[in-house]
Amino acid sequence: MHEPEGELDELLLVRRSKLRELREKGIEPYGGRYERTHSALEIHTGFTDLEGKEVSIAGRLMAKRGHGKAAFGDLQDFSGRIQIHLRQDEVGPDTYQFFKKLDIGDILGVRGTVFRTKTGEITVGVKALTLLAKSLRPLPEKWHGLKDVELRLRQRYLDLIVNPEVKETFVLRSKVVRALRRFLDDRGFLEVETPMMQPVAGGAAARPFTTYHNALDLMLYLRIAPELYLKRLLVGGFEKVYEINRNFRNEGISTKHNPEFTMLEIYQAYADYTDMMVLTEELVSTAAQEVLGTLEVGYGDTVINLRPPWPRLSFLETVRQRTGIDFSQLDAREAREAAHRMEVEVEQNALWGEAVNAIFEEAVEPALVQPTFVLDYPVDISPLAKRKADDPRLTYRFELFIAGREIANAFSELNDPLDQRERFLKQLDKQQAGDEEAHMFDEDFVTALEYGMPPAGGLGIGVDRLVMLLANVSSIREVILFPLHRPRE
RNA sequence: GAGCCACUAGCUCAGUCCGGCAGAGCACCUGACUUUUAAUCAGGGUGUCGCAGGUUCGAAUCCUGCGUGGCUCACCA
Repeated sequence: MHEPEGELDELLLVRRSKLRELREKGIEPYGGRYERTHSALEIHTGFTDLEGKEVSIAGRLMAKRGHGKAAFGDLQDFSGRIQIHLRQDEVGPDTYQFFKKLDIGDILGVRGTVFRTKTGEITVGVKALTLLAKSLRPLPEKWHGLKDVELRLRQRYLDLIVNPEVKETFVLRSKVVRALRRFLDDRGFLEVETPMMQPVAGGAAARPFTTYHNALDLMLYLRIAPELYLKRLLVGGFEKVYEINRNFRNEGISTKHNPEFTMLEIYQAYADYTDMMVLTEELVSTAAQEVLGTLEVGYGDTVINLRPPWPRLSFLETVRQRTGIDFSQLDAREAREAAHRMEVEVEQNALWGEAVNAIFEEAVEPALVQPTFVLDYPVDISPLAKRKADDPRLTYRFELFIAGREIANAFSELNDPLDQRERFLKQLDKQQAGDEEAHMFDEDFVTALEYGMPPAGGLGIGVDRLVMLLANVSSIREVILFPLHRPRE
């Protein structure tokens, strides 16, 4: 035993002594396979057919109410809760005493007859009880549940046991992901898996995690994005691909950021960013309709209407409307000065696009509550997007904002290898100027482009943030089962 | 990284302003109770008051430092 019993809390000692008593009586407290015929929910919904019939159920004992020679309990399985009822004159004194000794938290198998009590509660009248797992620790309080955020994360299993809405959120997450996959599969997109460990961490501006492969004596990065590998697949002849998987970014933790998060990236050859806009509208609205059954989504105090089409605003135009400044008429220095006058912080040597973007994020983003596409981002902040034909300072790139938050990012992919090389070189300049988040130069990717990549539209959707929206929660922690936290001690 | 706030029983929380025996509910233990459902009734408090110092006759309470977490801001796709 790991810990000397002398140091255990009395509550824990009591349960361990019950465990010993059970073993002394020849009862194994940790059972094996148990044949179930129904879930708690199935008994509730199928009561009219099941009344008077025998069922087998299993779950965790969540409440006990003794009444002398009869007793009630609540059994909780994944589907919900069902009441059980025992009478000593029906199960006999041994089983009845056995039940009285059970603890809240124990996992039981129950065989019995479905009936309705005189107060109307659908109940299983117990004929036989099987202990499947003895619980040695008390559960959190039955009425208030587990509230302490730190404990909820450190012991998510307790959170899931006692806070039903938490379980609901993660079921919803699973349904959202399933809806996304089904939508894409139905349209002929192929799900692929590209490296999590990459010699060059490309596809985004972020600080990567590093790791090391012994046999190859090789430093590797955990990927910050799958983008450059998915585009290699376009070069290789895959025409419609997607990947739903984790990205890792070595950055701060907040209500909107977790170091590992889930990204959906989609690439479609011979398409462009206008196709990606339609795809985004259909993807998000289909997922919402399938999972929630509605396109009107309550989020905080507001109702978000996801019915397409969504407004498309030009990046520079939204900035002009909010600030009265037409940045297309300014150069980089003037743009930085404008930012400075608005008390928006920008780097001393910020590029034109970086300065405008700083203002955009400050003045425009939070106001984009209903779904809105913002189009044509500056090339300075879009090193992988195709340059606009009619304005070389801009790219065919859009972002989707909902509830003031970026949900999707997409572009007509840059497939000009020479332009791509120059963009990487610019990023290299930034890196040398001390920007730890500048894109890395990926020579092999440029080589791939040199063989020819078909024109393509690419789309990235932050799955966690999409789930946050549909689940109406304000923290990314509420949609990640085990978010990163500092371990104890 | 900065500011504010929190940390007291297994859980949810009072008590801290204004220093004076460590509290409640749930859970748990003992007993009663054959249709309850936050069951009820009678009895029982189970504790490193986050940690370490300091002030004081006396600190959960005041002061300092630290730790962990939350929120906001900053940073960041």
